[in-house]
Amino acid sequence: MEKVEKVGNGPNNNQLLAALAPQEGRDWRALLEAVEMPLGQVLYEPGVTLDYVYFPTSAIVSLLYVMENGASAEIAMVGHEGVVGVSLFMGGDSTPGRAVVQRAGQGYRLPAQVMKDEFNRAGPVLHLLLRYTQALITQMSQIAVCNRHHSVDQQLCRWLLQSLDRSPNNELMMTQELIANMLGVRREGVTETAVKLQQAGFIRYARGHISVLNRAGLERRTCECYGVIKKEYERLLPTPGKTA
Amino acid sequence: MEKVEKVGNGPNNNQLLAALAPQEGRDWRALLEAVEMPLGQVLYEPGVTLDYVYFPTSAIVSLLYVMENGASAEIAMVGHEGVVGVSLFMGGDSTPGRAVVQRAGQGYRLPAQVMKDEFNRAGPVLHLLLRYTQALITQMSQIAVCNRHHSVDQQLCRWLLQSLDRSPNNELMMTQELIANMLGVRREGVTETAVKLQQAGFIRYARGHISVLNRAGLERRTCECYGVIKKEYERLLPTPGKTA
DNA sequence: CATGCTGTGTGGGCTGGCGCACACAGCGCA
DNA sequence: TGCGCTGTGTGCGCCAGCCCACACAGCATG
Repeated sequence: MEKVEKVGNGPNNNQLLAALAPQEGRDWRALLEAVEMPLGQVLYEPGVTLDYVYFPTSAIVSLLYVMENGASAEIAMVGHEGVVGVSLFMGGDSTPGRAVVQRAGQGYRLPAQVMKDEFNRAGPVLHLLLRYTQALITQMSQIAVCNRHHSVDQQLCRWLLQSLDRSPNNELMMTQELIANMLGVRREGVTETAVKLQQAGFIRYARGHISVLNRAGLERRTCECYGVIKKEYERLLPTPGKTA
Repeated sequence: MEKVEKVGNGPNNNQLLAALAPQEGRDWRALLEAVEMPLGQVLYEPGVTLDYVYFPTSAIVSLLYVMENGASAEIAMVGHEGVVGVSLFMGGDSTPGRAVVQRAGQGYRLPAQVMKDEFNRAGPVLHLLLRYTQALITQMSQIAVCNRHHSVDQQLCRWLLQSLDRSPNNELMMTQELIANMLGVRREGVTETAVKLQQAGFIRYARGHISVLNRAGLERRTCECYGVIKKEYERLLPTPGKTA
């Protein structure tokens, strides 16, 4: 039984699953199914009832809202620290939002009914998932004010850092177009900031491939929002290793 | 035992309390304490553990985040349809946000431990509160994208409508300064839009006193966000009367 | 090696919202 | 009656970010 490794892909590489590992009783964990999560995969659509909840390990998922005119914005990011599909156990079964795989990778999924049943046993699973949900709420709230008050520069740095925290290495495979959709800004705006960051030597950029060279630089450049979110995740969730 | 009245102030004028009325078992409802909630009262501060949860009846509470530089933004509004202090039963005990009474009025409060105990019995109280929390999440998410994409005009209309839905009448006691803080915009921006709305005959404005004369007009002028939020509240929560 | 396609850099004009400054109108209070 | 405070109206310069248009550079594919 290997310990939690940063680059592994066992169930324990998802922090929620890892924290729930030493469970006795009926073994719902045996029903976890390893899945590939390709870039762009849609895990759920507005108003559609969820069939599974997803526990990413190396994948990253964006929760985003798409407006009538096609404009969109990410309201939260979920990686190996969390779970996609909280509306299932919250009782709504669906949300007006959408969940899209933003970084290809692996994860685990659990059938909706299994998740609900285990949640309703009102044990550690329920309490951990609720704490995670509160962390998610904090992320959404902070992103809401960030959208209101901070520059594209700051937000891009925040976004890169949040992605980095959920990645096994310093490489991100993302086109600027995609990033712009996540942030809800123009592609050109992302380009301009990316150029600045590259000139500053913080990142290297080449056709959809970003290498982060100077993480501290990004942290100096971003707004307080990144830190607030990170700190709240650390406060609310067990962190065997690092979180975000 | 009077039925739910729009302008009353019994516990049943809070929709959550009303929905939980026909409970047998130990009577936690007897521990509800009626409270006056004056304008500007701070129900909780960032990082401070909550002592009570609040169920507004005629009061309205804003959940807002204040940034280091003093800029602020409302991330959700809570009135007679909800409860202030979800972080308590979610397990975090505090949040990085702040809760401020935006419209003076009445409400009920329940000691933190009583709330937790009842929640942890994993009965209807838990399920209803979680559904409410999901509705709150939707509100936050939608406001996040609204902050990103919509004009001050649209957002002011949304805000007025949301406030109206939580008010016993068509009157709002709010200075433009206050509204600006809630929306996270300039006071002058609010003035400009308010003038337009007054010229259109939708509202009347006088030194901190707003009368809404044409609700449908506001609805035509606002963005889709208002409707999305309202619909989701109706879907997730029992609505004996009207909600928002 | 030509043809396209996708992704990135750049420039120009426009506008919503910001910051600042100030005028003025109600209203309480002496 | 006048003083002062709070709340509202308005004007002006500024700038971040928008929309549009286009140039060009990798890379794949035939």
